[in-house]
Amino acid sequence: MQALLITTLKKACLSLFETTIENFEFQSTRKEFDGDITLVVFPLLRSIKANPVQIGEQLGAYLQENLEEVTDYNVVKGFLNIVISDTYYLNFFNSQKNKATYGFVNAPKDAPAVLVEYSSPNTNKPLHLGHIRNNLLGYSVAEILKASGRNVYKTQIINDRGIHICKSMLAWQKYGAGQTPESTGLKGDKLVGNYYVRFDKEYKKEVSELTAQGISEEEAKKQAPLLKAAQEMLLKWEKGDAEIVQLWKQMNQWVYDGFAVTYDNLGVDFHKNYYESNTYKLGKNAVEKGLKDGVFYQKEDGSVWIDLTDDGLDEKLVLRSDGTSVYMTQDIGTAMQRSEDFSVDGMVYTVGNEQDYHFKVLFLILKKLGYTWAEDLFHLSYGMVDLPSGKMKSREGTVVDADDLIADMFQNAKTISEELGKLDTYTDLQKEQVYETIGLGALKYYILKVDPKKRILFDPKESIDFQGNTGPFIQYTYARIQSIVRKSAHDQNIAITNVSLHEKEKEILKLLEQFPDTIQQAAKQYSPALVANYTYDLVKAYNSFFQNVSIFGAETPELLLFRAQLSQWVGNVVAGGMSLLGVNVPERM
RNA sequence: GGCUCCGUAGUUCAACUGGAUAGAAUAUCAGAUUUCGGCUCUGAGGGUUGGGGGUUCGAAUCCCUUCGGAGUCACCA
Repeated sequence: MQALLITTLKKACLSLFETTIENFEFQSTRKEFDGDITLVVFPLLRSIKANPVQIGEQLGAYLQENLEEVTDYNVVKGFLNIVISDTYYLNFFNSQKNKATYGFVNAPKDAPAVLVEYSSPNTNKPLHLGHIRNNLLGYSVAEILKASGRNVYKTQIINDRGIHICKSMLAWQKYGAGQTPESTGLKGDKLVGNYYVRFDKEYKKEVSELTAQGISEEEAKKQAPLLKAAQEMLLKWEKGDAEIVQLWKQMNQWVYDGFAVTYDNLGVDFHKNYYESNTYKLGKNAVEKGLKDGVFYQKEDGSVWIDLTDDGLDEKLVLRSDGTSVYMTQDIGTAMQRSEDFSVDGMVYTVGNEQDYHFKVLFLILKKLGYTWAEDLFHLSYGMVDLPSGKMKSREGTVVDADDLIADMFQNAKTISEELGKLDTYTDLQKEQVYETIGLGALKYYILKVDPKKRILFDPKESIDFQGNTGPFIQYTYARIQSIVRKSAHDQNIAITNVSLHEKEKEILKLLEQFPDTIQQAAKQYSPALVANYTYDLVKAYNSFFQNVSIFGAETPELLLFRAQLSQWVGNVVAGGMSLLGVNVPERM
């Protein structure tokens, strides 16, 4: 509708005021006023010198005269409220209702490609609640970008090297007695995580023994034999010691197998994995080249730096004096590698906000190195997840394990659903699937509906509420719509020509019209929250409609048909919106 | 201390990126129905957008200042 109004308004401004205006600002009309869409007149004052009310009146009259879709208008202060005819919405309804993926744009072959990185775990412990937020955000943003018409590749970088891995390996060697996932029945990542914890425990014991002997705590932390052994192991690993590398490979494989289960339960996937052990040396060439080109400079000790003080940042090290690479070096290399592998035009990094500064610097460096794709990099930064009980700390054991949480949500969904008892016709297996859908949906929706930048206070009990702005409530509405669709058994292909729209129906149609726009905007802002809130608004509008009019008590057959078709379309769009969040919707619940 | 982010009903979140009287949900309270105080429906109260100043037709949104919270300032990743 807006597009049509804009072209007409341009003509109006030309003929009435002899001015060319490109941008018009619209919003949907507030409930208390008459109208469907509102033009804000104030911004026009910059080009047209006149009273805003008069401008509104003139434009309104012009629109009504020249567009049959505009049946009426009124002006309040600087706001021109425009009334759109039922016919317009009915035509819109008939032309779009059968599009199964309404609002989704298929990427053309030459569409821009984006790479989305998320998850990026360490291989010494299982995934936790923080990873869950990361995974859900990354996955959802990837889906949204895809739906907006871009080619999308999903990836993770696995931090598989370093002293932390050696700690787990060492503890396994010393205390493991040859345990394997098979011999213990434990998930591989859990088993390895246990040895990481075990290391920390034994290490602390050693430190306190040393301090009891009169050695300062600071010194004891450095001197503890376990730590020295771990450092030694890291050196051996870097030299390629066969035995160590073999152990490293095996334990990492256990972890990957464990992660695979968690990712599968979460419903996320990747096109390609990058391993830090493969990429950590990659950036060095780029740095050396950049050094020649004068992007970087070298100090007497041989270390290489970049001076970003002109950009309001600090000086930053990019290569150690011994020539080895740091975090930044590696990220430069990885970025280059990826742009080659996928020939992408941009990348999205899903990483917590404690690394805001790192990415600011990284992006700046890549730009200075002259890569065209460096213009379209985005750090999808997100806040921490807190619990009602306080902050999560891995060492104090207050971390919420991802698998445990998923199992918990599943159990909660089961308990609540059984009380409602609406699945009596389902087999046990089907029921289990529905509980899983609800439990996971609750978790995903709860986390994705809030602005990524903000910290989340995660309350497992509240998230699974069946009322209000929650995943299960939306799923419930969807299931109810499916029940209506089944009962009405209507023909979707019959066009509706002669019904007068109920106020609530018009409201729904207006929302439906905005769905494609919402996807585009969400893609632009990398914001799953936008999609979540839109979907909830639609569900709310539908429920309100449902309470105000009786679908099966319609006066005419055509009205009944219309309401059934409308219900079905709303169901499709709700399912579409939820799929962008990675949330499944059940046929019954 | 420097820099970055956050601060909105009791609570969890919105507010179309500068637009109309800041909206939902939830909790609370009051009615209706229900002899179950639990389910459902109707309605109400609840706000100086942390405080103060500025910019303009117009500010939760932009600028300055101040308070509170978090993060970051490694030849760690």
